[in-house]
Amino acid sequence: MESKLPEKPATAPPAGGKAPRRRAPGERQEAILKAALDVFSEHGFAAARLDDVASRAGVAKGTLYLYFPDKETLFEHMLQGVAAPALAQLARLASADTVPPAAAIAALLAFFETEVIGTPREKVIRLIVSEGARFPRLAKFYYEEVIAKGLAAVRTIAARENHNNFNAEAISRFPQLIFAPLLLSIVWRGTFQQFEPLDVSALIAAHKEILLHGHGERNP
Amino acid sequence: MESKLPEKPATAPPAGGKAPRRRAPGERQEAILKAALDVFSEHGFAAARLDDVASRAGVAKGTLYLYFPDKETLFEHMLQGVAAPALAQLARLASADTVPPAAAIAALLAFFETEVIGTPREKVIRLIVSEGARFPRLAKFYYEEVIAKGLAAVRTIAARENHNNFNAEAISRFPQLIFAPLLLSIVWRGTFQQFEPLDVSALIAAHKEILLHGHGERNP
Amino acid sequence: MESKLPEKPATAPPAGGKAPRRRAPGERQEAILKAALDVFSEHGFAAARLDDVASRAGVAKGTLYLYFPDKETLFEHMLQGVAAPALAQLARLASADTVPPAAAIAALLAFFETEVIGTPREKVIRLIVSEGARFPRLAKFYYEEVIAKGLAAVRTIAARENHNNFNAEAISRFPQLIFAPLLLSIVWRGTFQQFEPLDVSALIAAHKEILLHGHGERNP
Amino acid sequence: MESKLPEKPATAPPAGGKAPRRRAPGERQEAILKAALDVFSEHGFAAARLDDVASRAGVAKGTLYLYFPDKETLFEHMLQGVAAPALAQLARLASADTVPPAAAIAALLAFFETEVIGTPREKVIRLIVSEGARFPRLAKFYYEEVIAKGLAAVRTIAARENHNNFNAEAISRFPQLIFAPLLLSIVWRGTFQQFEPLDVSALIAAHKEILLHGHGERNP
DNA sequence: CATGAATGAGTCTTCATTCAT
DNA sequence: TATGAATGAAGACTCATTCAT
Repeated sequence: MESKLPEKPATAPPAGGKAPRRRAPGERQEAILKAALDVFSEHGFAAARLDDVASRAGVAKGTLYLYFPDKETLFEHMLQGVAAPALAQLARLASADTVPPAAAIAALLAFFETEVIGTPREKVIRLIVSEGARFPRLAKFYYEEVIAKGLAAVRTIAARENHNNFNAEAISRFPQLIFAPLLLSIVWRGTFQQFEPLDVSALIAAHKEILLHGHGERNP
Repeated sequence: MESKLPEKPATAPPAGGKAPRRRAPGERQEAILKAALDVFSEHGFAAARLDDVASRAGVAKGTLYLYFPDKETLFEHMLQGVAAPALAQLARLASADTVPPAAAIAALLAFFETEVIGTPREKVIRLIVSEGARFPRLAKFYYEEVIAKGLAAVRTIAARENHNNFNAEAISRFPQLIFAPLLLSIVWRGTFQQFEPLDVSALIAAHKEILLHGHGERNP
Repeated sequence: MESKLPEKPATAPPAGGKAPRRRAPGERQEAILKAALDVFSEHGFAAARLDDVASRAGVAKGTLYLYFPDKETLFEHMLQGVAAPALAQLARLASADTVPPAAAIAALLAFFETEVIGTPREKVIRLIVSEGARFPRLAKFYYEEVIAKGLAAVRTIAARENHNNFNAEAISRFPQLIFAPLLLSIVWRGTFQQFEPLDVSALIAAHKEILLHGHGERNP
Repeated sequence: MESKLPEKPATAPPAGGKAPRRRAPGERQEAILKAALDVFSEHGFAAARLDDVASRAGVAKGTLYLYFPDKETLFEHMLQGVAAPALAQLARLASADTVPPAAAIAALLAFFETEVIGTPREKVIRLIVSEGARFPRLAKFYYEEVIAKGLAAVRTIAARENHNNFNAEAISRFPQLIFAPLLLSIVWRGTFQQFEPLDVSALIAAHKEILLHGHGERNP
């Protein structure tokens, strides 16, 4: 599992900051992508400067072009790269046939809480939300690889619900409703956090309460 | 005695104003703001060109600067201008003391469905979501004038709930949960609509079902 | 004599700053020229804004064009206007046949000290020095109307010198040498005054001492 | 697995660098400064176009910004750069203790005649005179590094004068008087040269005659 | 005569992209 | 591979000039 990128690559950098340490192949690409995520997140696609990406990645500007043909491609590949590793997990969450539906939903929300909020993936989602409209290929990729799969997973879960522990039928029609508070959390944290901090954990708990209206357990 | 200098050898004038169509006062400002909303929505703040705003508003580039000192100010004023008219209505929705809470919530959602989706306000919210992080003044304005008031309104409504028709307590703690599907609708329509159109009406209906879990009436 | 323009025209302005007081004909032109001198002096020709000239003159921008066809012409006419009144005096100084040469030179220097330094004429000269190269018509006007006449006056004076109270022959060949310290004073005051104030009076006195090398009286 | 986005539909690249002729390091900076002096001299700071500077230097417009952050800084650095080399010589002229004062003054004037008039330094001085008032940092630099040192040098020379070959006392109080005709020469050549050419050599000779009033030798 | 809103050419500055080294 | 100096198209903003009122 590749998430939780360490702040610095494992190999300790030499003392002098200028020493042109030889890096493992792929390490540079990694550094570039990480820097790109930071810079694009901070300024948005159009206002981000490749100069900044390069210097934050510790490479020369021209080096970027050895890995990516242009700014747009760097942006899109970067956003794919971060998404890919999460997809497997997401799929696994949905496919556990034996887990009771309520618990499966809870697991989904917990996954979001721990594996998205506060991680690079949060920034990625924010960028999709901000820039997706201007990058149809990117939006398509996310729609197909993440969104559609996520929605399908929820539908699968809901389909297993035979009683009415929660409103499975409504959820089945609009699995988006499961994710809406998660999206809201990300947007809030990017926009209003400084005016009113949001306790995502508690919000998700409240979300579960409403979804399961007392039939499920309270979150710990 | 005003001794005459030899005549200046007539050089072509560097610039000059052509006859402008005089319009009603305020009409131009209106046109500029409308054009700005369109252009900023389409490209985002950084990538929007004031040239485009001007030509779409039917004015010269310089004219923009008669109304707004710079791009940023135009952007912020535009986004505040569109918000203002909605605030009164929002306030009214919350203050109707006699309306049953469930109906008040329903009215709020209906308001959103008819007065936001498909109107300029939808674009405005999308821009707040996309650019808010880079415009703290703007985010603050929206937080204080729109968000905080909206949340307070919901809390007021929830406080009137004495039975447990819906999970008033959870809503009271996180009124955001009422709005989350609305935010999702806006984001979805801006990003994934072309891949999977979203029936906002039906989504809101499902949202209500979950919120009221059968205690309220189904929407028609 | 028209120099020493009062800061405000004699007629007291009405209380409200906005009242469109009717002015004497020519008064507006006067105001514009005065404002132009200030603004051009402060910023130089290219960087001066006609907007500033207009507002400082208390007229609308378009009004400038009722009096002058363009910026350049305003500039040149303004610089002529201020020069003209001084020319008569300058001529008088030179033509007093009975005055001893040394005294005539002293009178010339005194004239400069009192009628140029600290008056609008100082600014005018500074503008000629700064911008003359870019305004050949202006330079020509000044050369013919002011410089040539001034030099001729000095030559006339020097020609009356029969003894050798001062080096009349050198002065006759280069009357500019009489004026050089005056030019220096103006340039200095415009450029270095804030770092080392220049006592123009004393400098002129020293200049006289050197010119007359002890044969003339010391200035008081 | 790095899932491939569909190929970006190749749009024309917005810009791109053509093969530059690699030159010796510093050569470009040199060329820019030289071009800047020409262009600023010709038009003054405000009216000078960086486009012209660039093309006269044989570089692209953007290249200017690799060397100087903005127009103003280019202007100031340029004017300081040209001054620096002359300062050493100036200092040497003043420190020759054995040279008789009259000869030292003569050497100073000769230096000006050959090392300033007709050289880039003449343009520099003209720019200081024209623009100094608008560039206090620049004026301060010139005052401290050139003017003050020049005046001090003359004072040092004058202090060595024990007889009264020339009016050492007046010169000591106002060393500016030594330089005034030099300033006048520069201003004249920039402004009136086309109407009446000035023989700077002869003017300086006359200046010396007056300063030394016959006690010194005539210039060759 | 006077106004000042409107115009649009012109200029500084930025930054994605290229390529000689 | 890697570099970073160089390029030049593009865009924000200014301001002399015009003209409907």
